[in-house]
Amino acid sequence: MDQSGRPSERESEAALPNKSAVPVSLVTIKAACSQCSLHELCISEGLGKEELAKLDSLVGARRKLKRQQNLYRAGDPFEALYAVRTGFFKTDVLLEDGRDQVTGFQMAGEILGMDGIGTEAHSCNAVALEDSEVCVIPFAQLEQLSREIQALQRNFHKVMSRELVRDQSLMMLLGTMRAEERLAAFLLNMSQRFTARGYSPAEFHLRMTREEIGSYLGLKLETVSRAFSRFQEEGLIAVQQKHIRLLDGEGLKRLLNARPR
Amino acid sequence: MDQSGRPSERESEAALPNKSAVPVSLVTIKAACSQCSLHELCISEGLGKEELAKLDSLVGARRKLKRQQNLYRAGDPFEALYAVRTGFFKTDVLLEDGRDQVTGFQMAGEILGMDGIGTEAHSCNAVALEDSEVCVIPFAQLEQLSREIQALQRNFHKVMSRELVRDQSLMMLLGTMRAEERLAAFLLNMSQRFTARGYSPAEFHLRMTREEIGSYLGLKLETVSRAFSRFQEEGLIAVQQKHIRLLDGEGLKRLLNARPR
DNA sequence: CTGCCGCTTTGATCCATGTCAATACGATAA
DNA sequence: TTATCGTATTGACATGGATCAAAGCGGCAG
Repeated sequence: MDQSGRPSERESEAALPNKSAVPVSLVTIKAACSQCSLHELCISEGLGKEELAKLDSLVGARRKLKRQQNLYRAGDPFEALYAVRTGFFKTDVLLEDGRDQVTGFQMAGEILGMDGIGTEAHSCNAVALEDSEVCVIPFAQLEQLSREIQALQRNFHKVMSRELVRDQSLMMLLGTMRAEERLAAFLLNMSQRFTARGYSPAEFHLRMTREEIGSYLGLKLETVSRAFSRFQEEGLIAVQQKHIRLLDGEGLKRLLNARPR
Repeated sequence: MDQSGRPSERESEAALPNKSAVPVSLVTIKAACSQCSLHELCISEGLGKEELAKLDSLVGARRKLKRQQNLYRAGDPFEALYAVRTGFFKTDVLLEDGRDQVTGFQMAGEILGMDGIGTEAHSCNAVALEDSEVCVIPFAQLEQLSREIQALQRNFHKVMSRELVRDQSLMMLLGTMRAEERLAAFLLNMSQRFTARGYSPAEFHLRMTREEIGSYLGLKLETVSRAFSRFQEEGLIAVQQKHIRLLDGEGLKRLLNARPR
């Protein structure tokens, strides 16, 4: 279904009316960090009451996106960061020759758009994998405010740094792990992130296709599918399409630490 | 020579006297951004005279490292960033099971240590690949000063963001490219970075071994060596050990853009 | 100069994953 | 209900890179 540059994605994109700079889905409901349940995951973490009020005034609007809609595209001018409120995103990079790769999946409380700061333009595409909502954080104002609020400055730096560390792990995965290790690492990571958000650690719904998982893990979709089947045979997980149950998390971890060869 | 966790590296490490927290090579010569020729590559880029003076007072000391010496290790408490003044570094991550991977090579003007901000501890090792010198930038003071100097804040954010984008490219490389494409990308990247520092774009000396290149590119050293040989046969480059001459940069670029299969 | 050691090159073989192809499944629309 | 379309599974086969092994090379210490 892929091969020639994701025709399906392009088509579904084209089918959506939102090609203009001002998306139809930009709603004016103000975000309110002070009210937000994602506190401890977001850049608002640990701020005092007064500081939260300031942050509220900065975080502009929320923006709603439908499944398959782009939050931004590679090349778009960079203006704001986005905090995922609800839903699920992927980021991907497209090479001139048509090859692309998913570089990350983002869920509630995670920040999107930091790739754009360095060049003032986004370097990847961000796409909603289900109907989603983000808080828009105008970057100039974030910098302004983080010059005033030390804790905010620190939070922001930490978020960026953790992203660097996350990238390191992904490099490690892509550079040294075999297919089944990669998938085990992926599942454990998903589980851990769902858990941190109060969902079941052992049962979840994947929002992405096998192809997207494969792209993220540097594998072909058939390899991902086979690894899922193998895990199921071995009683490590129960798979039913996108619904996953982890039956033996320890077993998955063991798979990771087993020296290759 | 690898397989069991880089014994050679460990040995050469052990041979060095510097295992203590205070390295023998910590010299007290003050760094001076205002005098530094790496301006346009470093976080001091674009600062005014007065601002540079403030930065000078912040940038603590320089620190000299001998070949194979660690600038920091995974787990070390994070206190400062380091700007490479002279020399050449690698960063690498070590998995519990002994596998490791080089996550980057750093040269003059590039910043090391940002991985530590998020957790207050470094997440990788930084090792000098030749005798080197860094400027020590105490992080708390950098944050302090970047609350005062907008341009410094902006520079720092840009440096971090560019690191994120660099990581994206590396993921792309590790996830989608074949061996020869990876090596071509690596050589072109080296050339470009040497060029930006005023060295010859077509002729340079690699400071790292084939094994380190392979680790960085997700390949085995034999594969790297074979790719070098192939490039030489095809007249793209001239290799003599670590000395590389690019004979046909365009040819290398073509290799990159050629769709695989 | 000689010998050693780390690094590199090259060859032969193996295997994990990619590729190609057929089929199955599940949701949605007609 | 049936047709359709995107997605997922499974099988057969091909292949790029890993692995194992053997020289070759160059620098450094004695």
